[in-house]
Parts: sequence; C-alpha cells; structure tokens
Amino acid sequence: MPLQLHNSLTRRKEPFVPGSPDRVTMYACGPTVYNPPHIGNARAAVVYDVLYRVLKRHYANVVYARNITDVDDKINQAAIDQGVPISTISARYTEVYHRDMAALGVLPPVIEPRATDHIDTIIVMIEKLISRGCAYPAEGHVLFHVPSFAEYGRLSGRSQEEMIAGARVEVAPFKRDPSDFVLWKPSPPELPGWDSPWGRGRPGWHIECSAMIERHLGETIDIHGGGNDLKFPHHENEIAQSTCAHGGTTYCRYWVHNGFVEIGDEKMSKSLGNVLLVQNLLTRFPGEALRLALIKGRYREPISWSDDLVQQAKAQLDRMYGALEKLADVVAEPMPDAEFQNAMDDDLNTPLAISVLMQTVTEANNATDEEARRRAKAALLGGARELGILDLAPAAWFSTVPGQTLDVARIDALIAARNAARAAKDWNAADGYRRELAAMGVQIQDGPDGTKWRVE
RNA sequence: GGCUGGGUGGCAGAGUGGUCAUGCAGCGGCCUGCAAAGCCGUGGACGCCGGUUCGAUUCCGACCCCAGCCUCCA
Repeated sequence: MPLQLHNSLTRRKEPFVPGSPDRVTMYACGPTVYNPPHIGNARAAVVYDVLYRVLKRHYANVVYARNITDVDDKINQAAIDQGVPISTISARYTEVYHRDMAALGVLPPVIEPRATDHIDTIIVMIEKLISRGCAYPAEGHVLFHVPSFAEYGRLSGRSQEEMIAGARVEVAPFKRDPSDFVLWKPSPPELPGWDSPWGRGRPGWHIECSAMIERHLGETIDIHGGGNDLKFPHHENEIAQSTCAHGGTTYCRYWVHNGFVEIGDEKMSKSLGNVLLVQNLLTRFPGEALRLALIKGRYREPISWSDDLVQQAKAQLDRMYGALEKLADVVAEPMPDAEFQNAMDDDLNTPLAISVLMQTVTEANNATDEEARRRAKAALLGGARELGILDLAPAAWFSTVPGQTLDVARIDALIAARNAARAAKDWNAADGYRRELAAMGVQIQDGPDGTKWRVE
C-alpha cells in the first residue's frame, strides 16, 4: 500500500507521490526560541518526526528541515524583560528545545536552518518580489501586495473579499491593501537589524520560511507541515511569496497540519494560565509516555490533555516493555509487520498502529516456539522504532522514576528479607516487607526465576 | 457571521453497509502462601430526526451540540 496523506490544500487524502523518489523533501515549522517548549509545540515536533520516520521506510533519501526562528519581536521582548542580550535568549531556548525534544524521542532533522543565517537570501527574495510587482517598499517597510496573487486564500479556503471584510486589525496607512503583509520592517538602533536596500531592518516572519526552504530544499518541496493555526496566515503567505518569487512554480505538493493540544476542553494559552511545559511534565512522566500520549489519537484531531491520558499511555508502555522483557533471549531484526505498516501508511493512523502493536504484545506473551517469538519481537521493535518508542532496555524502563533516584541496595535488601520470611512461611513478615516496598513505589513479582521488581 | 474539523461503550480512541478494534477501568476464572505480572472468558457504544437499503453507527439530507481558525500562536 502506498503512503497516503491528507493534503490540506485539497482537503482530501491522496496517495503521496514525491517530485523525485530519489530526494524527498519535507519542511516543518519549528520553534520561535523565546521560551521553553510546551506540550503543543512538542506535538508538532512529534507528529512530523513520525512522518519523517515513515518516509524513511519508503524512501532512501529524505531531506527533512525544521527551522529555528531566532529573530522575532517576542524574542526581543523576552530579552528586554530579562535584561540580557537577544542572542542569549535565542541560544538558551534553542538548547532547551533540543533537550526537551530529545527526551521525547524526536530525531534531529537533517537540516536545522536559523533565520538569522538567511538574511541575504531573504533580501534577494524580497528584491525579486518587488521587481515582479508583487511587493512594494513603503516608509522603511516592504509589503507583499496580496491582490497580486490571484490564488491567495486557496489553502485556508477564504476569498480575498472575506478577508478584507473580516479584517479587524488597524490597517497601517502605508498599506495599499488591508490584507498586505510585512516582508521587511525597519529596526530602531536598539533592536536587531541588518542593512538592506530599504534601510536597517529585520525580516517579517513569513518570509523566513520561504527563504530557508528555497535555499535548502529548492523551489518546490514535497511536504510542508505545521500546526493547524499556521494555515492562515503564515502558510498562505508563504505560498504567495514563494510562488510569486519563483514565477508561478508550485511551492509545496502536500500540506500537512496537526491539531492542537487542549487542556481538558479549553485551549492552552497564557491568558488561561494552563500552559504545560515539556520540562515540567518530564519531572512527572517518562518522555516516552508523553510521546505515546501525543500519538494515541490521529494527528489531525485535537487532543484533550490530562494526567489520565498520560497514565494510560504509560500503562500501554508497561505492557509492551513487559512483553519485551520476556523476549530478552530472542535476537530479532526490527521489522514492522504489514498490518502495522498499512496503518501508518494510511495518513499516519497511529492509534490503529498502536492497537496492532498491542495485539503483537498478546501474541508475544502467548508465543512458545522460537520462530513465533522471534517474529513477535521483530514486529514489536519494528513498529516501536517507527513510532519512536521502546527505545530503552526493559530493565531501565522498569527501574526509572522521573525526578527520583531509587535506593536499589535497600530494595534488594528488603526483597532478600522478604524471601527469607517466605521461606520460613512467615507470611505476616513477608507482607510487611512488601508493603514497605510498595510505599517506595516498588512492585514485587514472584516468578519461577525468583523475585523481580519494577516501579509503578 | 465566514472557513475548517468533530460528536462512538465508565475513560481514551480506531474502524466498518450485515462477523474482534485496541488500551485502561469493571466482572468471572487460571496461576500465586496471598498478591503482582501474564493468560482465558465477559458485560457495555455509535448526538437527534428523516431518507436510501433486505439491512446503517457506517451512505444522503435537515437539525442540535462541540472545538479550532478568521489577531501573535504548534
């Protein structure tokens, strides 16, 4: 079964056909580095990470770029608020982003371009837009003239009339059309700026992505991903800029948009004070549990985030790791089975793929002969690799508690004491030791090979 | 108001014109000193109203409700 993707541009699920199977190009909008990533940022990163992994199964050469926006008014504001240079802010939060994403099993993209490394490309692109009559300078700004691009609004499904009618923002007097947007804006001396034909200034947000894509991936890319909210205006503007700059060439073949993470049934937002930062969640849950929670539903649907959701994800991981632990003696090359692949290839149906994996777990737990056990392990590890989970040794998974260091010597001593009591058939004493272990979050399992323990 | 996408069992969440989703939780067993883990079995669902059909949760239409976007936002 070929890979199918829901294309936001056509609002349909389509077979994925890359421009060239020898070089598949994908771009995802990355973070603006002015604060630590929240679970919503993480969802986008995880979704495109999963797509990247699936693409790599199909194609040998996948060029995946995810940018860092390191010039932005929010960064400037954070620098002022914290009384540090702008570069300190962007460096600090780039590092935090990398750390948190790694904890969630997100692979590094092939290319991670930074906006500030592309000012020259941006300027050239803007000049091209001006010369083609799609943009104009005005009072130190350069604006993209929206009416110059007839297809504007196609991605988000709105007409230009509607957008003008619905424009609530105050329209700057130098705009020729209310919907025109900024490509370049002037910078006062205290803000970061670069020399340009229009004076010292800085780029607008939308042009950064267009320029980075042009430079690293080419005029036409296969897949462009981002959060649902980016569809308008960000991606709409990217299409307009790049298509016009390139004389009408298709900018992107497949647009993929992920749904939002909601807290309960409310939007996550600063004003509601319910923003969940990845770094805080990681003190309470394993990264893999957060990741699985993020892909338990389909990527296009909103997620209603809760502790219970993560706990259910963790329970599923416990089950998977439990099966894996029993397969420790089996050597198998990771290989997702056909059913799993079909689910993933169907527009990343991760919930279905996970259920296939859970059925594999049951098969693994029932398997007795060598061949069946080997097959189960291969399917389990293969599927897990594509989902980006089960990256740890089972023993490590079952003996790690986020934010805690376990006293293993004490655990071993208590287990030894309990087993001595059991040997003496002193059940009261044995149960007392077990209660003591339970209070530490340690669970006891008596088996034919002796007593094992795991954390809850 | 416009544009998207939704409404499935206690919870999360797939899918299908007529037979199992899956996990957690529940219930009954096996196993265990008792547990845990694992295994076996089991109850419980498709917003409302019409239509198409031998048959619809699944297709069509109306309705109700929900979320997101339309302004920086993953």
